[in-house]
Amino acid sequence: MDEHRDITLAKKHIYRMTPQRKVILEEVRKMNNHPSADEIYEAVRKKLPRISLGTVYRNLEILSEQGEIQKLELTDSVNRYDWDTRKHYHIRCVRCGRVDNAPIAPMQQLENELYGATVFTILGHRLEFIGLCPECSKKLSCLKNNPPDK
Amino acid sequence: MDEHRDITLAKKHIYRMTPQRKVILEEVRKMNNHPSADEIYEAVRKKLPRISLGTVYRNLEILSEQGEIQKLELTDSVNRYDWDTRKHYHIRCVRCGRVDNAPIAPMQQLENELYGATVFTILGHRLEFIGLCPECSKKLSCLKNNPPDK
DNA sequence: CTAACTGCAAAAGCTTTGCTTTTCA
DNA sequence: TGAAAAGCAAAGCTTTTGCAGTTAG
Repeated sequence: MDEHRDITLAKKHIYRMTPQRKVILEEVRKMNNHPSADEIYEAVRKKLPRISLGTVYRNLEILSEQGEIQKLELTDSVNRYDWDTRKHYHIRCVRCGRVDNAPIAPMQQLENELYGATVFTILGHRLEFIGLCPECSKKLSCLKNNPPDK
Repeated sequence: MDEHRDITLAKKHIYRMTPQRKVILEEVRKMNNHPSADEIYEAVRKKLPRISLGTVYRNLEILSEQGEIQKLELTDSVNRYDWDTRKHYHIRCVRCGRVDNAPIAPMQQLENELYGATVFTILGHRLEFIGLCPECSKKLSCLKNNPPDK
């Protein structure tokens, strides 16, 4: 996607509401697990078996642009999407990739600390916590007690 | 890369110092611009024209593992590498991708705020500032004053 | 000697794009 | 009726991997 679109000219689109877009939005709104495009594709496919992955990508992009959903660009290899468009942070399991909301309020003031100290114009920040989900914690402590003979 | 390696078993390697590894490390240490693997490849190629990109990737991985360099996993499409292995944050230009250090001290205490409020075991956090570098700022303000006829 | 490493090329994984046809407004 | 969007397939980009030959220690 053209990441600079809104900054440069913001070509105005007249968006249409297609059945595909509608179902994609509905499905994302049902999912609390910060799904990837592929997971959304699989969910939507149950309703619209003929939809293509490309259409899902295009619509997720448009829906984020419209502010209907939020595209999460975490330090993961895949992008995830969130029905909750409010600013909030996330915590990601380093082992299985599970993403939860981080129970901590956004800190806009972090950006102020840079003011005057950098030549950049600050536009925002991203904060992501890394950790282990309970399931993976458990698995790892088992491993530690019974190391695979190697 | 196996992101879990250090967590699970950490198979012990006896690393060797090859000419390739040596040059890669030297080159990274010369670069202050948080280079991507490909940029490092291009720099190293001037010294070792026959080196392959795969070798560069493998060595960057090993060097990070050894703590000789730091792999930066920013919210970018490419990974970047840093000779400076100390904990520090970065600021990235949303338009051209330039990465600078962020003049702000690491805040370990952020993680404490989550303690007890999440089911995750916190291992760390990543903070990245998003902005516009001076060059891109300039270009954009020009654009605003002289919008491309469209 | 031999496990670590290299170069090369192919493959993998996620995302974007080109093209033709369909469809919403 | 015309721009937006869909479906399909191909391509793009970064990173990883398999393999056969090479090399550091």
